[in-house]
Amino acid sequence: MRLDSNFFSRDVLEVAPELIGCILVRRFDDGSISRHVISDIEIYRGEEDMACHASKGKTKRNAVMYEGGGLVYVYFIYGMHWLLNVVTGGLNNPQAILIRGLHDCSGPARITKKLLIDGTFYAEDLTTSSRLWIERGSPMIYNVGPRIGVDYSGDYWKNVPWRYFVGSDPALTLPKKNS
DNA sequence: CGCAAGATTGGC
DNA sequence: CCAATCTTGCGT
Repeated sequence: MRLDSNFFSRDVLEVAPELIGCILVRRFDDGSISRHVISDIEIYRGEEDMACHASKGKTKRNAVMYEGGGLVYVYFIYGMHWLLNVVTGGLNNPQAILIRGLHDCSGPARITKKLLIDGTFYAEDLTTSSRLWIERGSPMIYNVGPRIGVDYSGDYWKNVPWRYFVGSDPALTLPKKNS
């Protein structure tokens, strides 16, 4: 069953725990469909969160985070990678969940590469889109830890345990950037 | 207008 | 350890 706007419109702290174990579904142009269990995510919540792109106020890039929950926020980073986020919460309450890993694909940029997701998905509506949506899955046990790659955000925000992941930490096998 | 840095990855 | 590669945000 596809997740609807009622699911995404709640506060990100309520949505995130339930998103673990859900199914990310991509329908490609040729009609083929791939389904992947969401197993690694990060929470970005409000302008007060110094690691969130909304911490500097509304800009052209992050504007979709100020819209209602259920939309896609994708952005280009490091000159080569697209990262996929799901917007949650209500109007003018900027928050989103970064999809960091799937059961068979770990790494936020690897996911968009594998699923062919780019800038054309900016503000895509997950509740009505015919090429990308999320289905309810089975609840899963997960671990929590600090978010990856946000050391610039200060002592408090870089240590908030807003990363949820299933199983052993996939980031430990990637180049380490934590201290 | 110039420039530094980024919610990363893969290669040396 | 470091280059790739380009948009964004901020300073001049």
